Amino acid sequence: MREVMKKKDIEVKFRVFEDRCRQSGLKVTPQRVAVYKALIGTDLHPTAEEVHRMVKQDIHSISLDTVNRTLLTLAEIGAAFQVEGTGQRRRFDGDLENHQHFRCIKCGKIVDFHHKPFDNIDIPAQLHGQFQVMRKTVYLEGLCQTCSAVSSS
Amino acid sequence: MREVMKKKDIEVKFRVFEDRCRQSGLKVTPQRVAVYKALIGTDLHPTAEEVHRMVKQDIHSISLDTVNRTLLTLAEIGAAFQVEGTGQRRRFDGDLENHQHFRCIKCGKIVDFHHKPFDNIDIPAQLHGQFQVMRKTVYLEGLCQTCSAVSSS
DNA sequence: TGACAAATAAGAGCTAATCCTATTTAGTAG
DNA sequence: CTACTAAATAGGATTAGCTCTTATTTGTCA
Ligand SMILES: [Mn+2]
Ligand SMILES: [Mn+2]
Ligand SMILES: [Zn+2]
Ligand SMILES: [Zn+2]
Repeated sequence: MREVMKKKDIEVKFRVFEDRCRQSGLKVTPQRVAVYKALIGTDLHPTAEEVHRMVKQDIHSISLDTVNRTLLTLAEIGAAFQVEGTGQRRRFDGDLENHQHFRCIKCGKIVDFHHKPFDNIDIPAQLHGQFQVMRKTVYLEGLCQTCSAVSSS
Repeated sequence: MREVMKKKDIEVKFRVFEDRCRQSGLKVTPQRVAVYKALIGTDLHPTAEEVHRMVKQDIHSISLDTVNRTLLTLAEIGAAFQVEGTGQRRRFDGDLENHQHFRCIKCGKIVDFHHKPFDNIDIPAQLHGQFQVMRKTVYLEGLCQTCSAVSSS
């Protein structure tokens, strides 16, 4: 899904991110940047704890609370989002490109895929005026190849 | 969304439910029936705690653990399911008819709607063989009318 | 009716997330 | 560059939503 990112792309991402922070009146702290960097550097849709583990390598003293808070803040300002699903721990995604998710109900793995027709499904007319739709998601659940093989054996 | 249910329909539902239990080797206990009854009697997509509160009116001594366990069991045997979303508390749905959900990100309300074209979206070819898709969901998020009015004022 | 596996109640335990508060820091004005 | 202030953070305490454990009860079936 995610191609290797060029240095230029990363620079652009960071400029966009800092703009977003300033626009929202948020300080650009090392912690915030580190969390953002960790999140856009993976497609594993990590939990707060997993992000915390990653970020600790850069900022040894960063607290889990800060990571949690920052991830929610990123979602608020539109620099990331929470992955939909029925799981128990919140999982985050820093990939703002149009894409969809498949989640394995056994191992919990979340896999990106992109099916263009899913990008702009039209909201049924009956909802217009009733709701202000801000996010549309097509979401698949089932068994991944590994788990499927195990359970059928 | 949900029409008033006729007595006959309810009888049928219960017969189907008991069949499902027997088929899965599950006992038909008063607790199990009460939880099921509470769940199909609402379209509010309640949490375990909310179901517990409802069921307590019938079975005063029922424990929250039993409700939790039962709701998960119902989902396992296909008599109910967990609602998709990014919220923190699990929410359940006893309506097995094809339908979709809108969730208000402010007040957490989950509203049913039904848009036929969403019922059988086709799985992209790239996923065939890779995943065993067991559930396909179209899920909308945003602000409900009430919350939208409040935040724009 | 009796035997037994399954289910339950009650409470302990666990863990993700949130709250609290003293300290630090980014942004800014002088 | 320096001083100020509101925002952010670290670390520990707390909360909340489950999940587990165990003794007791109860459907189910022979
Ligand atoms: Mn993704
Ligand atoms: Mn529903
Ligand atoms: Zn899997
Ligand atoms: Zn609302």
